[in-house]
Amino acid sequence: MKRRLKIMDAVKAYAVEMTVHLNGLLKLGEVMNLIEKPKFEEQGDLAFPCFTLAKELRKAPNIIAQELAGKIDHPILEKVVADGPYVNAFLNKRMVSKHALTSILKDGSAYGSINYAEKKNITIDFSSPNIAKPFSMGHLRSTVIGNSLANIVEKCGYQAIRINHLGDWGTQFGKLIVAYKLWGNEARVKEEPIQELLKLYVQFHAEAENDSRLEDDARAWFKKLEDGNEEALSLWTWFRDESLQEFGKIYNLLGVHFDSYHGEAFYNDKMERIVSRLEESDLLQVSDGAEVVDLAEHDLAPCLIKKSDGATLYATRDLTAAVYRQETYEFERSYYVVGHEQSLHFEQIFLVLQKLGYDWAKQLTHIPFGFILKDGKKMSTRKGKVVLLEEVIQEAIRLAEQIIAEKNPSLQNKADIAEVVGVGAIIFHDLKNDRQNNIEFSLEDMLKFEGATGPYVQYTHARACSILRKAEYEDTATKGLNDSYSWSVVKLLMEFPAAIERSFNYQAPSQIAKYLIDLSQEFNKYYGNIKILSEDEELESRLGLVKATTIVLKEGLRLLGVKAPDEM
RNA sequence: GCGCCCUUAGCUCAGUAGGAUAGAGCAACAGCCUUCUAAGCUGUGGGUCAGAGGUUCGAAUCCUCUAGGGCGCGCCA
Repeated sequence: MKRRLKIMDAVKAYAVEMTVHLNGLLKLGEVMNLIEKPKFEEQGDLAFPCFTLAKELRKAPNIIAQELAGKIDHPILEKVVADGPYVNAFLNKRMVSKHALTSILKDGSAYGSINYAEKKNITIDFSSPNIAKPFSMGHLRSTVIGNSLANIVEKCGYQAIRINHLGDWGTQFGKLIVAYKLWGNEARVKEEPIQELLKLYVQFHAEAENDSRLEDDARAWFKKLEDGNEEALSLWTWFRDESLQEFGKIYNLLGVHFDSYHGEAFYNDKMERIVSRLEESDLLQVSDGAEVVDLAEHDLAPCLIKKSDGATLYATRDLTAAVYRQETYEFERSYYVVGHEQSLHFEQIFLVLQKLGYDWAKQLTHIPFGFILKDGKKMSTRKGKVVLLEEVIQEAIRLAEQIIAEKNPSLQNKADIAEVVGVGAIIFHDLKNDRQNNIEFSLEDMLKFEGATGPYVQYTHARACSILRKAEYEDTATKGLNDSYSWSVVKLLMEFPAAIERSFNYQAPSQIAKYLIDLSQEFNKYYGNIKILSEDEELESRLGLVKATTIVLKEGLRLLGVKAPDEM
């Protein structure tokens, strides 16, 4: 598997040397693109495959490799050998590690930053829970993925605008009002707002199966709400306030903040504009009493703009929100971190905006993610089949407390560290795999603190910090290192910027999570095999390596939204 | 029925411009704490990359088909 290295200086030196001896067969850029990382450590640090040359020269690739290997020579290359069809180069460890470590120590947490755009805005619509419904595991995914993407985008030079597009409008409120008026109790709602409102919501759906009038009542109440009915409005405000308070607790625990809480209700008085624009552009059609935009030419179902009773829909609000965001933030890009099941919806929205002639419609990106499944199926709020996030988080914190009591009883501020570790485990568990995968809900997996987990990375960081404390390390000088254990770590440290770039390009926090696992593993091997704190002439350099590792681990975790305690 | 996504070790998953011997973690088994935090490290076993064709010097990766699973498909969001 070809993997581009970020050891640019070394790659370039190798490529220049190579190009000189190719007599114009390939250009420097082409050679640099061909250079890859050997599959196995023993095979060296850089590999140049000779397959393409074999065609041109009509010679076997291994022969070409042998001829080339004998000619290449450069001080940064320790040795160059032909290995089958590849010309493999071994870098001068001391020279390269000195250079790499010095630059990481100098940059500190800014290491790996990329300046793609001078603070241009990227709006990120994420989390977006529904008012009066519990914060479910599904919303956790949107929340942690969106938060991490915001961090990554900022690392790459953009300004992230974090938008919580609250689900605070829609027919569900009609349902809720009906249910509350029939079976609700003010005191109980005040005591446990979300739980109680969920109960009402579930009861509504259970009863509505036998009594179809309930659905009609719900639609009628939602229409009243949209028309500004006082009773409806005051219930809505109350439900919304209670819910926001509950969500605030969770955002605090997760360390997530937003620049805007403009939810769907915010767009109520702004939708007329887009509807008239659609009319003016002759895009609206009446179909069974509802107003729609036909998308048949794109082989898509029509996009519903207004219901037959004149009430608006999800799509209407999303169209309005997109326009509002472009006008307010003049975004360079706009991300929607929303589950896979809404792919069609966003396809429709984006197309309608294009039909309206908005050029920026192509800067909108839906960033879908897989579901959290329960017994192989999607969880359903309507049937009350949800796992409450807050309970899961509290469970994780309790477990972390217990482990600290066992393993590090003398630790100061145990409660704070337990929170950081417990929450870290949950966030990391969600981010470590490709966001498109469905995840079967498993409390057991989320609460693992060993192996490829958040706490494992945090632990690695804490151990490294512990060494630096013991050494009273301050200096940032390094002479470079020459052993193979440190070399593996150094090479990974050099790949951090590439991992950030991948995570940005594919909107994939998992790329960083995986990188951090690799780095932790390599550092722990180093830790296990090399006595770092022994008094010799390489002590400073080893400490430089340890320090550089803490910088990268901490910064990498930060990009995921996970804290890295110095002790645990 | 149509559309999108998925299938890699017992389990959870990497493998993102096609390249060398398909890798981690968990679980199982065997080791390593009088020395830097054992939430760690070392070793062993474990594979028809869902199946069948095709393209290519070369396919887990690209194309076609088949099987199995998930999701979506007008007045919910």
